[in-house]
Amino acid sequence: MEDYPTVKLSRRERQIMNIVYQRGHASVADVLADLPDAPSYSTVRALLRILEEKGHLPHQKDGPRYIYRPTQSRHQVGRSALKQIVQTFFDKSIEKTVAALVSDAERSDLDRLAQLIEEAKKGDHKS
Amino acid sequence: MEDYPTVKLSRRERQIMNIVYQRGHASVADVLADLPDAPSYSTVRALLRILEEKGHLPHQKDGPRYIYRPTQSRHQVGRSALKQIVQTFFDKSIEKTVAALVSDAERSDLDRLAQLIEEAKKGDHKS
DNA sequence: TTGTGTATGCTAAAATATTCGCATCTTACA
DNA sequence: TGTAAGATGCGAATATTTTAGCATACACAA
Repeated sequence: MEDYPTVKLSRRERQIMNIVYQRGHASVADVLADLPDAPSYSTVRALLRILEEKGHLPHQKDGPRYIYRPTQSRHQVGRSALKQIVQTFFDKSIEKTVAALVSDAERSDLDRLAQLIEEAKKGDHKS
Repeated sequence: MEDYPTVKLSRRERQIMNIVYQRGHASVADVLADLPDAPSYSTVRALLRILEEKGHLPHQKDGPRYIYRPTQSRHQVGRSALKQIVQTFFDKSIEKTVAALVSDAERSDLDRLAQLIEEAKKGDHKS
């Protein structure tokens, strides 16, 4: 079976990576604030250190504190995660997946989506 | 932060749930076949037992063997997982998410997608 | 200067997850 | 029937994850 990037992360590590991806970058306090069933400050730091050691989340200094940013681009990881969802829950069908998304969409979304598809058709060189 | 269904599952448990969702239902042997870095048969059974105890994956007998099926519907869990992805990687934007999907689509997909959107527009009663 | 709030560095314990072996039970069929 | 192949039941060791405490550094205000 195909792997996907998060496959080697533990539950907490995955939660943290998700938080950081959602924010773009984060301090220890940021992560702590967003983490469900938040553990102690120490714990979060330990996890961030581990993620850094694994090469996923290097830090840089911002005054007195550390700011963590992912090494892999949000866009790339997002696409990969999306692919996994399509495969697991939607029979690898882009159409079924979009159908699920559309069922949550509002009218204004639909118009922009239609436009998006049209653009794609014009620029399509695959087939 | 919003949770999503897989948040309480361990790495292996999540892998197994994904496999079962992809297949619809599965025997021990099925799971073993699809599991990356496959452990022993015993191990897989132990994990399935745990998932069953947690209420995620009851079994039924099929001749001599157990067949496991998720309690939560594939569609439901898929939508939920998708939502999580949209939130984490695509700024909660359906449009950005579809754009990522479309970039992997072929021409035939695009035509059907356009149709899908049109249908949605017609049936839309939200706004 | 001295105390307070907020950081990180380091270490170790506790809780969970992951793994497998051995005994036993069915099913299929020679 | 009786035997091999393939399942499950049970129990426990091992590895990993998750957690937290205490010491220390630094900025800033009283």
